[in-house]
Amino acid sequence: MKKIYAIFDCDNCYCSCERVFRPDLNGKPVVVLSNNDGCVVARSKEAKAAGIPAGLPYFQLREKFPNLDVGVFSSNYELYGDLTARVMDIIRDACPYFYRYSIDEAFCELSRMNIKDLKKWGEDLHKKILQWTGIPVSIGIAETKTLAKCADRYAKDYPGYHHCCVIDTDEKREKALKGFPVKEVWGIGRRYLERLERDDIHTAWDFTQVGRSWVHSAFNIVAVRTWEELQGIDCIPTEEMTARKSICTSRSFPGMTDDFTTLRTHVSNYAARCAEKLRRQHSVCSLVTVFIDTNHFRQDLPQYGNGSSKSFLTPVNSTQEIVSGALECVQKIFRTGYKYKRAGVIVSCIDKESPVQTDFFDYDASRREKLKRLTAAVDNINKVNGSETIVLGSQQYTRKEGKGKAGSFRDAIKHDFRSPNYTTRWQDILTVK
DNA sequence: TCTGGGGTCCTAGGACCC
DNA sequence: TCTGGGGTCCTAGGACCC
Repeated sequence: MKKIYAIFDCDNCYCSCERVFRPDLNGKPVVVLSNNDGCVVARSKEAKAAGIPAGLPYFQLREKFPNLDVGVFSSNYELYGDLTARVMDIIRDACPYFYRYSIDEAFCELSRMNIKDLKKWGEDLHKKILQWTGIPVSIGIAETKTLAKCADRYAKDYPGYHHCCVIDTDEKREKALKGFPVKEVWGIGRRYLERLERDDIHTAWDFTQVGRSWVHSAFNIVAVRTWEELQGIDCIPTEEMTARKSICTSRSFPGMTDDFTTLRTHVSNYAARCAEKLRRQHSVCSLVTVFIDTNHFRQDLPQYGNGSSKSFLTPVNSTQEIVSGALECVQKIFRTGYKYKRAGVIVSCIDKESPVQTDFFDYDASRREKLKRLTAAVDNINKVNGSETIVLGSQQYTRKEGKGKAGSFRDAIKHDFRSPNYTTRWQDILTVK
């Protein structure tokens, strides 16, 4: 039986989330910035129309668009995570064959659902999601995921589709692909585009007209799958919701630092975040990697970057063990005389939490059991009272000025335009003006 | 002054083994 | 006279995605 896939994609996700609580910004350009208010990571339709490019550094936004009335927000992942979870719940409810692909996208498999009118089904669901959450989504429906992504593009760009576009015949497929730039195809990136353009391939349809072996020799097996999907051959597997195979937490700092204690504190915090993410997916890891880097944009300063790993014979997921492993690593690679801009922690070689494969020489099972109970208790306190209610000593930033308390992780990132966490923190709701 | 963060998969080449 | 060949594993780097 032929399959039918739908892709659901929140329109300009982060901007739409901010607008839910700021309806005064509807119809106006809105942008959301990366951590430290570094550069533009999301743009509303109006912001795109005004010519603001993706990835524009914030300071250049001010230089290049001095007179543009644009709503600017620091990223607020707590808010986006909560609102998109509500959107996903509605979609999952409408279709049980559901796979969440990213924070703002989900695939559904509709073939087994006996939907008579796919277009109406999609349009109705769009309306429901908008009404219940305030978030607009676009829906593309076709026989392969890649074609569904094309349909989704049409649904987004042309109001006539009423947010849902269906490609379900060969005629529609041909027409859609002939009007579709090949660079917009899911799976075709910048490097592939260069190669395609050399051979005068500009539309998705042009791409379908070359031979399979040409695609394989010019690129690789992944590109062949994309090529087949555009022909209507379903060949990109729907991955099960598997646990992540690696987890990374990294940040650029608001300024630069040459101070080991500060760097060490950053690394502690990132390692602690990795440990939390690991436990949330009920996993353990047996490798912790730390990397540090200077500022590549400052060619006038000496550059240095390095990484180091620590492996565990018995896989771990406690904050204590992961942090102490990470600190060993950073100790090894830190060099004085450099100004560091970025650091990160990666946990990998991930496995299911239980049963843990214990090391033959691991005599200290009772210690591990105690650590597990302690970690669970701390997680619970942080869940109830807000994250960072309890942290390790090494996660505390030292405050030089005054004799007050140590600074928190939150203070370490610049976000001057952060919206309140309207939906998840009552403290914030009370302070909404 | 200011330039993001977090993933996955594939491939080529080297090391190593028989 | 004249330096095999094939398999596997690992790793770094490159490509893509959101």
